[in-house]
Amino acid sequence: MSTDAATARLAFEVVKTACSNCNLRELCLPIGLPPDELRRLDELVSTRRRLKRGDHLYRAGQAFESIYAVRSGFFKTDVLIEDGRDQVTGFQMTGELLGLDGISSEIHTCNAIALEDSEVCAIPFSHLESLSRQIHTLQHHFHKVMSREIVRDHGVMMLLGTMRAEERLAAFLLNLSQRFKARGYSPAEFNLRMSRDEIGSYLGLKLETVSRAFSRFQEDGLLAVHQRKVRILNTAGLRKLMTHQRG
Amino acid sequence: MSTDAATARLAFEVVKTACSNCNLRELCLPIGLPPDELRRLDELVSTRRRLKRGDHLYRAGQAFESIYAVRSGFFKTDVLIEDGRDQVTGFQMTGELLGLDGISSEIHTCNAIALEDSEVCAIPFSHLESLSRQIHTLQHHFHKVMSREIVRDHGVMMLLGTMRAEERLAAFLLNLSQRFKARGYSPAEFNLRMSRDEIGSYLGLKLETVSRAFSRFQEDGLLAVHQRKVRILNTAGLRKLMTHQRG
DNA sequence: TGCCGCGTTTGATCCACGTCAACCCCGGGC
DNA sequence: GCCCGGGGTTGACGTGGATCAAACGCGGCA
Repeated sequence: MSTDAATARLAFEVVKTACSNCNLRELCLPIGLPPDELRRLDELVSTRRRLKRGDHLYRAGQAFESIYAVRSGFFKTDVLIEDGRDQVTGFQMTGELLGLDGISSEIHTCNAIALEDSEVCAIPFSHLESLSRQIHTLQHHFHKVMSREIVRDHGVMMLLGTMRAEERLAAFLLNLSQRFKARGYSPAEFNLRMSRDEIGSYLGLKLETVSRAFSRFQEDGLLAVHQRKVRILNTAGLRKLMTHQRG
Repeated sequence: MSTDAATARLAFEVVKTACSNCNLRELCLPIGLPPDELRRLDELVSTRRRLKRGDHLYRAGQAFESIYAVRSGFFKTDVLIEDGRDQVTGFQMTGELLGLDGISSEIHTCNAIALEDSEVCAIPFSHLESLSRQIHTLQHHFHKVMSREIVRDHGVMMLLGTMRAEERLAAFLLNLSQRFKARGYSPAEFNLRMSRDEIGSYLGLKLETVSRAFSRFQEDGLLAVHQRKVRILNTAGLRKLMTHQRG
């Protein structure tokens, strides 16, 4: 028999990598799986990976093998084209999946970068496919996750195509707020993990414009902003600004 | 024994709805499937549907049941929000899939409208899921198709977020050109199925701006345009315009 | 403690695209 | 043939956000 300490550490490791015990199971891939199927998911997550702020989880051009679930921390994804232009395509927080874009060509098409010290679960994709051939619920859920990503992208296209600067920022902040809320954090007060420049890149604006919009919101009493700390003072006002401006 | 005429008609109908005999099988879902698996796909397509120009294939808010493969014709999808704004999120041509956005919530999130008389194959989604649990290649291919849609959307986000009007139109035309080419049509000469307004909506521009960009391209000898008929005279020039402008 | 550097704010000016409006073109109906 | 209507083009003008530039504040480091 092994020592207590070794047993304890082993148990601890197992617990740590098991979906069935993960406190994100209501946010992440396993959402809604019955306990017996959930336990089968435990074999899915092969490795955890820790990243420091600024580290790349993967880079555009690398071979695609796994998708990643954010276990803690905060990420951005961005694409860049030859001529030097780049754009942030998304920000990912706890429980969200990274790497879905790599499935199509088996090569990652964007960069994923940690905006703070983070931890992810790597899910080998072939493994996920074979397990989802066995577990109907998992298969269906995975399809929903991919579809939700498409719907989200359509929302961003809408934002970029039809909204003006302040509407975009309002939409962005309300979206963040709601995602923090879903994770049990305050929807009204949070720290932005990204720079004005990164927000601007995501919203199709220059950093100066983002900064001005923040100032304007503050003047109008919608927000209290101190650097990256944001407090929403008037959610309804933001929502109205987002939807109701111009015909 | 039935009459020759009846037999012939029956055979004809079967041929018409079978993926294994469809001349789109290299573009559509069955791409790359070996013949024996391809034959199993024939049971997948339950119904064909014909649409006239202007008809809705589905509307935002309707229950999601099937995805659709364009068999012939041309579609647009658009989303609209309360305040009246709307945006075209995509144009779909032969062999492309419609309805993937509905999987996430089991409700269609956009409208799909035929831009010319068209025909689609309806693929009941639960059916597709069960078959793709049996046919690995199909499963994998379907995942690739969804992923490609995500990558495409990222491209559009890039376009909307970082490109100026003429760059956007150039990118749009080159994309159309390449898709026509992939279907065996001329990449240099084609008819636009959509109005200037619809192009503008897709590209995040007003119709006047689209029109002016067309005129400019014509002045510069890149294009010959007569109403909706477009002939590309200088592909390299368009490509250069798309990528190389501003730092 | 003071200096340095980077992210941010703020101001002044510019310009690409939106807006508004007139006109044209082409096809369909009478 | 004529008229009518909708899509498209073109022009004049306005404006939101980009660009350029300066200054600020905070954190890190000597």
